[in-house]
Amino acid sequence: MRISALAAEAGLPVATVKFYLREGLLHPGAASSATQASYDDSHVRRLRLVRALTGPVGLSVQQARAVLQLVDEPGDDLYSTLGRAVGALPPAGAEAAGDADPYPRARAALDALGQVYDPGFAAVAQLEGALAAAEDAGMPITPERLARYGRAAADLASYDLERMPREPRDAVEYTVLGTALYEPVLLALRRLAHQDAAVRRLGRSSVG
Amino acid sequence: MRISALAAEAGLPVATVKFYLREGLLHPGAASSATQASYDDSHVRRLRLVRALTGPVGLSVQQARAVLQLVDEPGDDLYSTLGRAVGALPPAGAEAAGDADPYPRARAALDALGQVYDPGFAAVAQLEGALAAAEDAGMPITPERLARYGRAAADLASYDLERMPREPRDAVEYTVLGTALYEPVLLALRRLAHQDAAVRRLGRSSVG
DNA sequence: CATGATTGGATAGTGATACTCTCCAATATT
DNA sequence: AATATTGGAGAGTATCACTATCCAATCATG
Repeated sequence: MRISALAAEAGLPVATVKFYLREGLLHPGAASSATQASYDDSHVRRLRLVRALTGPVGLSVQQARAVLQLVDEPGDDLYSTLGRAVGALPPAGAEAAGDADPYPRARAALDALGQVYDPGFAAVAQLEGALAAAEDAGMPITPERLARYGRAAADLASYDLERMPREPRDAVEYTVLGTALYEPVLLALRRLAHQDAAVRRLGRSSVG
Repeated sequence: MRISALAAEAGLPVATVKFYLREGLLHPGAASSATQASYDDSHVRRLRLVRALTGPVGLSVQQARAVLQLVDEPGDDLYSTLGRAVGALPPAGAEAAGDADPYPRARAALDALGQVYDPGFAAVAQLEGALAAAEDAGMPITPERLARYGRAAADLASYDLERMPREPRDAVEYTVLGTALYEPVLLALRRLAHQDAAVRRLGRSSVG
């Protein structure tokens, strides 16, 4: 399969496929001569994955590369690989400013939820940023709501964890892609559930 | 309060404040002369809100403007205003291609969850796109997982709905900002819950 | 084997986005 | 009166994700 066939298969312009090759998102084909390389199914699958990550998931090319690298070569330390993998996903967390208690809101939240607080984990910074943003916007999250959201998140996490593959390589792929790909699903479901609840509660006619 | 004081208060360059004025994200100050206008607390609050939306929430200036307009002047049809408001938030949904069953995955998912299916609602397209992306990437969502996620989303929605203000204007603000600002919180909590569950299940030492 | 198409590779260009800078004459401040 | 600041408009900048153009080296075809 030459590059034009690959591009056609993936529904992308050849120029874009070349771009992904250059950017290291797609592994090179097997070079058969100075001006020829052959591509296979693995390239088609990879392109689909790249499009999924850069499209609906909303990763930048840089972020997608970081994620794919971790999936391709997970370290032998599963915990830190998972941490780095999730850290590679947006949104970026707030920078830790001072050294003393850099993430006060996140720490308080996790304490209240009875969860481990590890300031080195990227999602802590994300949580801090999200809580601060809600405060700044004048809609702080009440402890009660936080508890509710936290419980829901823990339920889902426990479900997901039970289904995590044993093999480290597969575990990283499962976690990274599961995080990246299922988050938009969860958000869409939450929005639709709001919609559904609104219809049921208010009645379509009474508000429309 | 002149523009430089406002900028200082919000921690932004004057040029950026001018930019937001030009873009219609910030309402003009009260003009006291040809080259002077005075700004007040409402401008400070608005700037905070703008930064929250364009920062952690990740909206573009265009999207933020759309959201703010809806908050500022909600229509008299609450249902459709809420629909439009949520539609103004990213991610953008997939375009409805054919006319027959444009969102098959989303329809099936909502049927399975026993929820209303309204193809006009933006989140349906988002769900379709998210489900398709997961499939494309080779990690389709199982019906079981979908049910689990859907139940969690419904729980949260029901909680949120119970707390929705009665007054339409406040309801729109609550819903739009709640959607935009609380989503990042939920995602961060889910990631942290994964982390926490991993530590508890695997034990930090056994994987690190 | 001649000839036109395609390839990998490199460089440059494009359009969108979110600021950021510069300028200006008209005030404000001192 | 001298200096600083303002609102407003226009242009400039940096980044991003492609997209287009070139080129010499093959390939495919008659």
